[in-house]
Parts: sequence; C-alpha cells; structure tokens
Amino acid sequence: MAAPDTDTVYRADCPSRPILDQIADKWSMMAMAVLEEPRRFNDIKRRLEGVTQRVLTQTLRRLERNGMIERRVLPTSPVGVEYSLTPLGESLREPFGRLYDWTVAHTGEIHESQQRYDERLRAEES
Amino acid sequence: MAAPDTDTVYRADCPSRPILDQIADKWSMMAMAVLEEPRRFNDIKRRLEGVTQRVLTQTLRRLERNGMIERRVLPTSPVGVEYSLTPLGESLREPFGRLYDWTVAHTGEIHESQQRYDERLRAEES
DNA sequence: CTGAATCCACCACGATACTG
DNA sequence: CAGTATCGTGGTGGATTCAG
Repeated sequence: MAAPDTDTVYRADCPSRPILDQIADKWSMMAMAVLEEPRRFNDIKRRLEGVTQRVLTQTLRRLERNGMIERRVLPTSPVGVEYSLTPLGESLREPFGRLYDWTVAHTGEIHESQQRYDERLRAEES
Repeated sequence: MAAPDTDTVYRADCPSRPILDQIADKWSMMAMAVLEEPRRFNDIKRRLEGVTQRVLTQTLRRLERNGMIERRVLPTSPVGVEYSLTPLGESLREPFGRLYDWTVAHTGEIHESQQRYDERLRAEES
C-alpha cells in the first residue's frame, strides 16, 4: 500500500512532521479546495462559511509562505487581492482530494461508530 | 482530478468538516501509521517521539470512537492494552499515505519557499 | 502497565475597532 | 476591499501525581 512503511514517519526529526503540522488542518484544506480557480479575499471568505477574517488571513499567509498559493495585488480601486494556487499547491490537491473523498465515503460509518461508542459509555456510567 | 470539485466541501454543513477536524491532525496520522501492526500503549508512545501520555490517550480514544482502531485489554499481569486498526482504519491509511508521501517529496521545495518568504519580510522591514 | 485527575501556562480564536 | 491592532477568553497541551 501507499502508506508509510518506513521507520521515519513518527520520528521526532522526520521532516514531514512540521509540514503536516502546517498543511493538515481544516481551513488550509478548504482554502486550497476553494482555490480551484483564482479568487479574491472576500470571495474566499464568503465561501468558507464560518471562518473569521483574522484566521483566514493567517491561513492564507501560511499557505503563501509554504509556497502553496500566490498573492497578487490588483491595480484596482479600491485595492483588490487575488489568490491562486502555485504548481506546488496544485500538486497537493490530489492527496487532499483523496482524503476528502474518503471522508465523504465513510461519514456514515463513522457516525454509527461514534453513536455505538457513546452508548457504551452511558451504559457503563449507570 | 480527485480533488473536490463539488460545491459542498467548504459549506458549514458539509459532513466532511467535523470528520476532517478529527482525523486530519498530526498525532492521529502518526498513530495510524504506527499501527501497521497491533501494538501496546507504551510501544506506541515510545515510537511517537514527543507525544505526551495524556495527548496520546486522547488521540487513541478519539480514533477508537471514530471506529478507526480497536482497544483490547490483555489478560496479563500487570494489565496490557493492545491497539489495532479496524478495517475502516486500514482503509484510511491509503489516503494518509498519499499525503505523507507528498510531504516527503516536497519538503525541500517548501523549506526553500519559506526561506524566500522570510527574507522578503526582513527586506521590507528594513 | 495503562491510564485518570489535577493544576497551570499559553496561545489560538472570536469580537471589535481602526486604516490605506 | 483587504487587511492590521488590540483585548479578553476558552480550550489544548505539558508536567506531575495518583490509581486499578
């Protein structure tokens, strides 16, 4: 399988650790999903229901720093800013998509498991 | 591509959101990676350098609640507990593996981008 | 050995107000 | 429009201790 069979995944000095820390969070994933095409700040914000402007800014900054997206100031008035995926960011959408597809496919299964678990807990507490 | 082209990914009521929240974190991913075969608690802890016992317990509980892993108390003395992947958890290792492989393949690229970004920042501050 | 429980520090986030 | 600045707070994680 494609899963890591190496001895390094879980090592503290494995280079993937800080990377995963930065990209494997909810808002980053959704921001990248939204950026299937270049979009302006408020456009992204509207689509990511629930995100605050502060957090979105931080998320986009981090993605930019990591080379996933590009920030372009448009020469309009008032100022506009357009974000778009870099080739690197584009290449990340594939593994992200896999993960997303998986969650969609197994959401029901997971919810059932959660209910069983919670019931068992309540049973023990009685 | 496999990436989500739907209109639902970033909707607040998208079922994938709470799921991603629970599984797309660093320790969950590494714990699942470690569980390529059944392992005991302290065995896992030793392999996941840097994790505290508290956090590992929480991580394993959540994974168990979500049906990803199974917890089995061994009839030994003193008590032992063995964790193993369920079929559901097993099926998650594939998309996780993709993501992991991606990070490993692009770690260098990302670091370079970070350095360029940080340099640009310092240049502007001057 | 495998936790549960407690205390505490920190910071991540939301809310709000302000600016180029 | 696209942010920055500031403040207050809830929750998360670390360290430590206790228990089955």
